[in-house]
Amino acid sequence: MTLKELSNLLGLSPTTVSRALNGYPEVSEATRKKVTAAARAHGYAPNTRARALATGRAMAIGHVIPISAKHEMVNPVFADFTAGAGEVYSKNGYDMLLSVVSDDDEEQAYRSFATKRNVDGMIIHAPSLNDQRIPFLNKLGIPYVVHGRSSNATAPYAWVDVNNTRAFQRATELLLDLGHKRIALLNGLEHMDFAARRRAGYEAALAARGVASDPALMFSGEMTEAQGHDLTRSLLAQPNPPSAILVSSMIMAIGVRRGIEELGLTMGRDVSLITYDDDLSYFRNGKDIPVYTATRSSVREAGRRASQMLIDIINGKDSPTEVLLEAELMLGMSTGPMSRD
Amino acid sequence: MTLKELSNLLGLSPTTVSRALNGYPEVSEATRKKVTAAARAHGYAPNTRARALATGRAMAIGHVIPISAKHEMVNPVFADFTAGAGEVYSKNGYDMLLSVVSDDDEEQAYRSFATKRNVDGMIIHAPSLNDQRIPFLNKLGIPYVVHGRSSNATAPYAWVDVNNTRAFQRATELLLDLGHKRIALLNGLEHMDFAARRRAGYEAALAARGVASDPALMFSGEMTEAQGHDLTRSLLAQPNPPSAILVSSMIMAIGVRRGIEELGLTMGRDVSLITYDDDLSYFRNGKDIPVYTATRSSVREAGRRASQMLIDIINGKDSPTEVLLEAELMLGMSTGPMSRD
DNA sequence: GTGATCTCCCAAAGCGCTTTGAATATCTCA
DNA sequence: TGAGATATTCAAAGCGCTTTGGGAGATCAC
Repeated sequence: MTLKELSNLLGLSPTTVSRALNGYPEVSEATRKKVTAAARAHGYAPNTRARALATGRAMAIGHVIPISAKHEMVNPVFADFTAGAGEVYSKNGYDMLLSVVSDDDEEQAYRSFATKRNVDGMIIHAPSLNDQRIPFLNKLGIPYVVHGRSSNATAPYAWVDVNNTRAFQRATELLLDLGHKRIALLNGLEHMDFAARRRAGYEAALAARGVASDPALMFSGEMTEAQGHDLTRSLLAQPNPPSAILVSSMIMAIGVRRGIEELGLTMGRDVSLITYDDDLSYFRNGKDIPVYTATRSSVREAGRRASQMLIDIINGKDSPTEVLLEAELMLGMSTGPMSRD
Repeated sequence: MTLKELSNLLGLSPTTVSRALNGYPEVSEATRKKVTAAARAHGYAPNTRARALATGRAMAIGHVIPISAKHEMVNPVFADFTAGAGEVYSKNGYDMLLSVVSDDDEEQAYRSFATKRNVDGMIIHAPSLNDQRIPFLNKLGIPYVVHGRSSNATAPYAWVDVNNTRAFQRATELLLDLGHKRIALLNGLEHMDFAARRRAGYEAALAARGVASDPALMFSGEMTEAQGHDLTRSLLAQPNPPSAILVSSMIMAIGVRRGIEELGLTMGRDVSLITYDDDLSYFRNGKDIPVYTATRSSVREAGRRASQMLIDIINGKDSPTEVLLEAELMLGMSTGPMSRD
């Protein structure tokens, strides 16, 4: 069913029908009623492609999901982020276009989105410290919002981020308060902006208490369960092992726990653990008492905020373009005072 | 840069330029060279919307990701499935359109994809035993592939599935071989087709050995870590607790393990555990020796197969439209002979 | 009653591409 | 050499929608 067919059916011009359906005022209420009724009855919906061509708006947002070529990994937070974004999109009539690409040819994906003109804007995921996509998209002049920040960016850009520095500073302070001095940090990949900020928060907290940071306690890499386990095993095998571990992801924390328990130790008593928690839907951190002491911020909420911001930008609304979410520190069972044995 | 601009630049007609770029034979090699060079130089790429309108093909595939309204959950396997599908799409020039909807108004999402004509086909996720989407899409006549099957469907449909029955049958047999008699099943939601098949496999194996299945040992629900933990705790608190547990998802298995270890028991010695493993990228089941004994099949591979099948269907290629993948049973550290104490 | 103002509707152009049908230039071979 | 075949190119229509610029009636002010 096309617009023309529908209008023939009604004995009206396509113009009038289009206007009736799109809520323009230059059509009488009586005909509008008739038109909408007929549209519903015949299951008519405007062809997106034709409408997009006519209006110049694709009514779609692009997300480029990079897959680490080396590790064949897709970051699990994307699922929840896109779920949050998806809510906002469907509420606003936007589609979400996903492009899953190896991180080698990510730029190509952005260029393609921009030149093929099939999206009105895009969300940038997982920015690095010195992310080239920002100047690139600035040059292309396509609206975008960054999920995270890029510390070395020179030009302004729209972003939604969590206060990673503060979150890890507070977490480290808590561990210090509990008497821990040797605190390990299992972080994300070093070139990622969030990892750098988390590390900065960790180091700032240590420095403020006069505790020297020890490179032998700091790691960065893919945040997998296996990685968490392996690093923990080797950390705890050191002659002077840490008494507390700070972890950048819940999934990694699961591995850390496995490592701790394999050694017959108890998390929270023998080794304390604080993790960053994205509040993933299938991995809620306990209902009443959190299993893990965690610094938490919902990545789904971040998805909602970022996508709403992007839609506002596209529509020329001038709402704030920089949103810093604070993580909340939740005390759970994985932390305890430094044991003196 | 539009086609017209480019053709003016070259002193050629849009027709010729279009044909040159799309590899039609009625254009000389010399001009084709010139045209492609100019296109590259000016960063020209055809406007997707216009092309879609002209060709009648959207070059996009729709995925409807349902969010359980009750639990606000997005199934973590989607991330890996879409990663696999995404590979195939980008290789074939397709975009992936994601629609994240509450499972209440899922049908609306399908209808909208179909009537708005912005996709050429779609992938159906998480089919239930008696899935209404299959007759619905058959009626609409839009190409689709189901990831999974729907046991009660009457009409034929294209699908890619894992042999869930066989996988759980073998897993149960292994546990029986190890001497376990009381084997619990922590399954997915009951109305899901995969859950029914897994249960069937489990029950068949028990029946074949003359072991009565005990409803007190069978559960179904959302496959979260917390759920796994809580069910395990209550199972092991029963007067006649199971000595082995069969779990439908890796994430749930993590929770089961937590439950087991909280009680001071050791997985694989005191309680055996076999889990279904989707081979999620961030949750690999050990490198050398699997942590969990598991029946494994890569959901990413399923994504690749399903999307390729759909593209073949769209292009009228008659390749097989039913693919049954076999899961492999991997022996890990979470299973051991029934302890006699 | 007449010009001005609304109301409601329509014809036609245009979005940027593909594709049909035709035109022109070039070859071929008797 | 010239008719027919072949190789290149082009003009124009059309995909299904929105939107501009009118235009016919009805309504209003005087």
